[in-house]
Amino acid sequence: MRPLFHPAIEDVRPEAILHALADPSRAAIFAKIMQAGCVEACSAVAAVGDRVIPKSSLSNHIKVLREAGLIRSERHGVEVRNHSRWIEVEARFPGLLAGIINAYASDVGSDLRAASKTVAR
Amino acid sequence: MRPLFHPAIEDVRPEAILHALADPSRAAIFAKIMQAGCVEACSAVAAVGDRVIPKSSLSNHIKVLREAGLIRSERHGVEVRNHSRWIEVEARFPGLLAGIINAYASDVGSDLRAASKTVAR
DNA sequence: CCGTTAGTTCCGAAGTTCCGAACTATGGGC
DNA sequence: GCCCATAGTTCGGAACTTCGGAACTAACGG
Repeated sequence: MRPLFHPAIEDVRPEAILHALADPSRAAIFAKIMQAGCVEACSAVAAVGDRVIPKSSLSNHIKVLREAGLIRSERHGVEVRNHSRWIEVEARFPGLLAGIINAYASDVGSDLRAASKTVAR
Repeated sequence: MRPLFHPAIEDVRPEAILHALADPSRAAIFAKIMQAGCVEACSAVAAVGDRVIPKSSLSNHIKVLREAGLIRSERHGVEVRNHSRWIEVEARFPGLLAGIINAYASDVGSDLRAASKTVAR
């Protein structure tokens, strides 16, 4: 199976990050991965709120997050483990992720309320 | 002519802001409007770097920024004056715009280097 | 091996974006 | 008042993106 592609941190583009996180499901998935430190399996993340994301869409969301440089995915046997590249991204674009996560968190009805606690301000 | 629609600040959604600014031309337009305080005419903003944006695309970009809640547009005779809603947006989503503008500014080759000076850190 | 679980790929339908051309609105000159 | 120029908007089609079901592949357990 083809190895998973990850951009080097210096190749990460702000527009890719914004595009990736402009989708609330994707932002929620990213927030979950971030909070967990290391979420085992994409499927651990398959539900956003009360809505279940179909496998193929989920696979695609994860790919978008990965190629934007937001997460790192490793195959572990039959599953893929995802963890956030928060520290690297924060070093490259200080305040960007915190601003975004907090914006979603302060937005009523969002699934990201919990994530904002992870983001020191 | 139909009046221009502006969302109330409490109706502004983070995903709309991210989507609007995920496009580098739109981010550059927003940055220009922000720096100028009040840019007269859309056309004052018609070139991004060395690339000229066609009128119809520009009109659309301005509309996206307006409906995301990032700018306010007023018709003044034959032209439209745009100014940024920075202060309102900053109050609602603290750190969001600064994070985004700085991310673009620190990205080599971006047209937003100048804008970051406007953003206190 | 075969079954099961986890994820990826394929592909068609639906939606979005881009931009040229045609249009509309406003103000200035005569 | 009428015409022109200027500034933006709308329309429409081609190109691109997104979504999700079905079929596929990969790895492990028995």
